Amino acid sequence: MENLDTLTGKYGDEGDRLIFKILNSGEYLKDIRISLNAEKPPVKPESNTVLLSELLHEKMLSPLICEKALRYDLTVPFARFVAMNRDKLAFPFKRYQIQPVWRADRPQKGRYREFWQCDADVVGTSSMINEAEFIRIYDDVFAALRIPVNILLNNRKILSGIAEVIGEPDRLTDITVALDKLDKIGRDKVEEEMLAKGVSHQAIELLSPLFSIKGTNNEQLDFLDTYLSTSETGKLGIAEIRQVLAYFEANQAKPLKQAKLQLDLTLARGLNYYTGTILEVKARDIPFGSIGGGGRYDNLTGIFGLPGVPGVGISFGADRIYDIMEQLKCFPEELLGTTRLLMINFGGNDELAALSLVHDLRAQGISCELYPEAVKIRKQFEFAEKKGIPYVGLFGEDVRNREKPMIELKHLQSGEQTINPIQDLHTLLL
RNA sequence: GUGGCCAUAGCUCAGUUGGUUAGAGCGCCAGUUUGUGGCACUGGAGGUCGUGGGUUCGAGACCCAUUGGCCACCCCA
Repeated sequence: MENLDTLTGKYGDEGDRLIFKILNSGEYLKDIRISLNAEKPPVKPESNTVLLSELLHEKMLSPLICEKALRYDLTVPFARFVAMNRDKLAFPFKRYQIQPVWRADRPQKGRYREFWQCDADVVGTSSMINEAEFIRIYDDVFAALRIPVNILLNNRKILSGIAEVIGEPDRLTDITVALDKLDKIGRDKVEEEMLAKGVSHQAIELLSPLFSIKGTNNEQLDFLDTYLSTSETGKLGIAEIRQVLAYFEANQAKPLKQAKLQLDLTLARGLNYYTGTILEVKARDIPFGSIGGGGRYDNLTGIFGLPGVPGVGISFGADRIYDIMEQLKCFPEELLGTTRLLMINFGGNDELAALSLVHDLRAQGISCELYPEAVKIRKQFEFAEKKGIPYVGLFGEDVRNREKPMIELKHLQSGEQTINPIQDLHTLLL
């Protein structure tokens, strides 16, 4: 996504017409004035004009001037796809998808207006095996990337159960959103926020055992068994979590490679469509937002006309993962430079000979390049030095026209320079 | 969406209560080395101080507006 004025005027009139222009988000009507005399624009801005927002509420105008929107995530468009193609898909249906999504947020560190998500989903099955498999995927991927992570696990049904048990079933969202901030702002502030949202003192009192809950995943679940014993929904949630954990406990021979799977009853997640399991991935010991999230949604395709198809999926936040990897210095130096050999360009016939050699070497799988201009040799060497190219090749008339064609090869790090037959290059450069 | 901070050379920044020709480091270019990099030394180019207005004898500095960026909250990947 670019600013509009970056793009306009560069592609001609036709191009300007074909550029998607994005309406400002927020109160974009706030300061827009229109003329009451449609024939002529007003001379002074204030005279004979009226605030557009006084004539038309934004909610009324938006549908008239705006019908397209940028993807907010990959899950909802996927649900639409599933609903549209229900007759062609074999259920349970799995897919992965890697694409950019957009949020009309103010960008800042770790927070982008446009970023890439990597999604994997399964629809058409309620089995907790899927949850277990997705947790494996998280573990495999972050182990491969060498990022230590905690996978936080919770269940919306448990959160619903909590709201029920404390007598505030209608304030589920307010309660969970506040609870989610427990580790950030502390218990007092959480209670304060709940009160402000209209949660009763009595309900907050009932909530208090949750604030001090500690222990292993199973100890927490044991506590919930009694705490939520009067909520059918809550008990269902506990059973689901137990089932997910059981797939790991019953398979001790294949433990998670490095991820820690932690039950976190304060995990809420903002997306409304989740109905069961919710997951969030955080880099361990690094204060940074989540780098992955997901959960179960039992009726997302329902809004597109295909009810009764449960699904579950996860997402990787590619840009944040990249940020973390830079912070942890996970990118190996040797990946930064790819070219093994830079051929010096002497111009004229020397250039043609070097270009031809470069093509031959590439055919042999040697990554090499010819400096594109016959500028000063010094400059070409500096270029190789800066790019970290280990070898420089000099293919002048004197060496290449020998009876057995030769090339001068300089190893920059050692400064050693030798004359070699060109057919030896592929072994020298390994 | 709410609040705070910032904008000066390609980059990172300095610039005193408003006062001559706006500086530094790095980078860039050239030379010491006309086919040899790193290191060093010498010299050079490069800025309408984000934009528009105002205050003033005088504005990079003060005031207003505007645009862009950063950060926190909210929320989230």
